[in-house]
Amino acid sequence: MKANELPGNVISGVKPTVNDIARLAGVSLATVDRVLNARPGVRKVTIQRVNKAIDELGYIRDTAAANLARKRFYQFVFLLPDSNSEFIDELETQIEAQAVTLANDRTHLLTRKLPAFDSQSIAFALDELQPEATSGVAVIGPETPAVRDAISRATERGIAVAALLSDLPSSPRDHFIGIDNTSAGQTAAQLMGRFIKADRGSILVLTGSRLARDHLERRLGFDAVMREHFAQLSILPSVEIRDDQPLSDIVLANAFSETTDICGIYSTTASNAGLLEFLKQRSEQAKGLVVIAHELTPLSRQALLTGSIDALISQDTGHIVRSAVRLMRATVDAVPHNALQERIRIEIFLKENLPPETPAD
Amino acid sequence: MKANELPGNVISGVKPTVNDIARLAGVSLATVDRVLNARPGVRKVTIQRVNKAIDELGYIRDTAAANLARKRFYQFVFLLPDSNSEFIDELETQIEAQAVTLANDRTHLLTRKLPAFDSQSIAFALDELQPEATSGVAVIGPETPAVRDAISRATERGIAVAALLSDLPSSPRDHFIGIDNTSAGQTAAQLMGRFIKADRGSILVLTGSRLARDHLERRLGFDAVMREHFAQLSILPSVEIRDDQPLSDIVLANAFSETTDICGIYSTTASNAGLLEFLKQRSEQAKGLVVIAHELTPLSRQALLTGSIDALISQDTGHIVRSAVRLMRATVDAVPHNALQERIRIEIFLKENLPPETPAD
DNA sequence: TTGAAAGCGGTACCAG
DNA sequence: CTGGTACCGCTTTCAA
Repeated sequence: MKANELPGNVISGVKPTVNDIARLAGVSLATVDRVLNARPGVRKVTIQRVNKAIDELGYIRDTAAANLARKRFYQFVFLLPDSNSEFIDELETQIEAQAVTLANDRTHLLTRKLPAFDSQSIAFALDELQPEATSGVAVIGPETPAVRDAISRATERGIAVAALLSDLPSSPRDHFIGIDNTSAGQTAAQLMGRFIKADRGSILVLTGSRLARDHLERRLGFDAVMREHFAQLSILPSVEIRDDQPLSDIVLANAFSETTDICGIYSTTASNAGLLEFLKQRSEQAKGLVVIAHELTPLSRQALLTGSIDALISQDTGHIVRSAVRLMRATVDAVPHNALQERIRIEIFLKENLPPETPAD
Repeated sequence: MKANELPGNVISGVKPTVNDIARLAGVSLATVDRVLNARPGVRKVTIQRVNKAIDELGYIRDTAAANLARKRFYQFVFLLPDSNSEFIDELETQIEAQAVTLANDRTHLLTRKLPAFDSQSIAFALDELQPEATSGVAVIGPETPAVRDAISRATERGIAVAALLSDLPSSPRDHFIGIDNTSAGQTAAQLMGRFIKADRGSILVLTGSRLARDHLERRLGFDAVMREHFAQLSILPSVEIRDDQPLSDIVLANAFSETTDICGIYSTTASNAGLLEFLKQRSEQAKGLVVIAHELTPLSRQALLTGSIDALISQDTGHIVRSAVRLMRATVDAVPHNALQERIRIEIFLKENLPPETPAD
C-alpha cells in the first residue's frame, strides 16, 4: 500500500518492534520477551546484547499489543460508603459514566457499597477480593488498623490499591487520590475572612462526624488561618450534624440562640441538606451571613446560585475517578506513575465559575 | 490453564469477540468486520443477521486490538503561539510530559511554534498538514476568517481539529477546549468586589492586547458583575500592557498618578511580569491593593505566595492537553465524545489552595 | 456479496 | 538457557 493510498487519518508506523530487536540482537522473539519482562533464564551476555539492541533502536513497548496478547483486562472495584450522601452519589455517577467509555479499553469498573464508617466491613470486603477476579481496588474509608492491614494483605496478593479522599497515611503515600484537607480548610478560612465585612463576629463550624479525619483536618486548617489572619473573628467549637436533617435544625437553632453575633458558617461536611433547610427557614438570620461549604452537588449548586452559599470548596469527582483508574492501571502494569501529577486540586466555586451542569452531574 | 494458575492480576476475559459474532451469525470474520465498520458490499439481510448477533452477545469492540490491526497510530500536532509567555511555556511542558506517557499508547504529540496572533501563518501551517502524517491538530489562535477556512479544509481532509483556549466560534462548538472567559471575568469581579474592604475606590484593568478575544471577554464579564454588585467601585478604562516590561512601568505609573484612589487591579493577561515588577518597586502603593490576575505560572505562584497577588484565575494546562488528546482521538476513531464533560474548569487559586509545585510546573 | 488466511506487536507455551 | 510457534481480537488483502 503506497502512502497516498492511505485513508485519511491512518498513519503507517515505523516504530521498532520486538522483531526488530530480535533480528538486531540475533536472538529469538522469546528471548527478547524474556529480557523485556525481566523473566529468568537468560544469560547475562544475552541480556546485554538484547538491551543494547533495545536502546539502539529506541524501542518503545506497545502496551495495547502486550495487553492483548496477555488477555489481560483490568477489573477495578470501587468500595464506597453506603451513606446517602450526594457527594458519594456524584462519585458513583462518574464511575458509571467512565465505565462505559473504558469498556472498550479492557477496563471494567465496579462499585460496591459498604456500611459507612464501618472498618470491619471494609476490611472484610478487601479480604474477599480475589486477585484472579480483581486487579485493583479503590477504597474510601477510615484509616483504622483493620483497614490498613487488609490493604497490606490485598497489596500482597497483587491487587493494586488506591486510597480515595481520606488519606490512609500508613499505606504508601503514592496510593492516595484526593485533596489535602488541611489546605482545603485554610482556603475556606481565607475566603471567610475576606468575605466577611463586619469588624467582629463569630463563625460557626459544622462537622459531619468527629470521626472523619477529613472533616477534622479541614477544621484544623480553618482554625489556623483564622487565628493568624482574622483574629477579630472568633471561631465557635465544632457543631456536629450527622447526615440527619431534623437533628441539624435543632442543633443550629441552639447555636444561633447561644451566640448572637454569628456572621459566618463553615460547613466541613459534604452533606448540606440540613444546613440549607435551616437557612431557608430562617432567612432573616441568613441575611448577610457568609456561608462556605464543601463539594459541588445538585443541592449545593442550587444554593450557590440562589446565594444561600457564598463559596464552595470542592474536588472534581470525574478527575478523582480518572486518577484512580490511571493509578491502579499503572500499578498493575508496574509502570512508573507520577503521583504528584495526579494530585487532585482544591477547587473554589463561586456563583460565577460554576461549571455548567452536565448530564453526569 | 485453570483459574487458580493465573498470575496475580491477570484476569481471563469472557467478553464476546468478532469470532463469536461470526459463529452466531453464521458468517465469516470478514463479513462481521464489514458490518462493524459500515463497509459496503454486504446484503441487508446479512447486515441484520450480524447486528442481531452483535447485540445478542452484547459485543463491545476492543479499540486497542483494532488499532493494532490497523497499524494506526495517532499523530497530534499542537500549534502554539511563539510568544514568550509563561503560560504557553506551561502548556508546552505539559505536552512534552504527556508525550512520553502516550508514546506507548500509539500516540505521538508534536508542538510547533508560530508567530503569535498571525493568522496567516496559522492558516498556512494548517494547510500544510498532511492527513497521512497528521491525524489531529490542536490550534491556539485568533478566530479570523483565514484560520476558520483553513480549519474547515483540514477537517475536510480528515484531520481532527481541537480549538484551544480561544474559542473559534465558527468551528463546531464541540471542538473547543478551554474556559469560558466571560465567566472567568465575572469570577474575578466577584472576588475583587468581596475582597475590597473600602467603601469606594477605582479598579484598574490591564489587558495584554485589545485584539485578544479572551482578554476582551474577561473584561466584559468583569464589568458586568462589578456594575451589578459592586457599583460603589468604579472601573477604569482598560490599560494595554503588551508583554513588554518597560512599557508597563510607564503605563502603570501614569494610571496611578491620574487616579489616586485605585484599590484594585485586575490583570486579564497571562503575562504578569511587568505588573509584578511595578508592584515590587512601589510597595507603598501596593499596600492594601487587591490584585487579581490570570494563570498559574512560576512567577504568579511566587507572587501569590508573597501576597503581591491576592487571587489567581486559572485553567489547568495538564487538563487542557489531556482533553485535547481525548477529543482528537475520539474524533479520529469516530466515537462519540462528550464535549461537555471536557469543559475546562475556571480555577481559583489563593495562597492556601495553591497546588504543590510539580516537576512539570 | 462473501470467505480464507495472513498479519499487527506482543506473550507464553513447549521442545530442545 | 534458547528457539519455534500458536495465539490475542481485529483488519485487510485476495479469491471465489
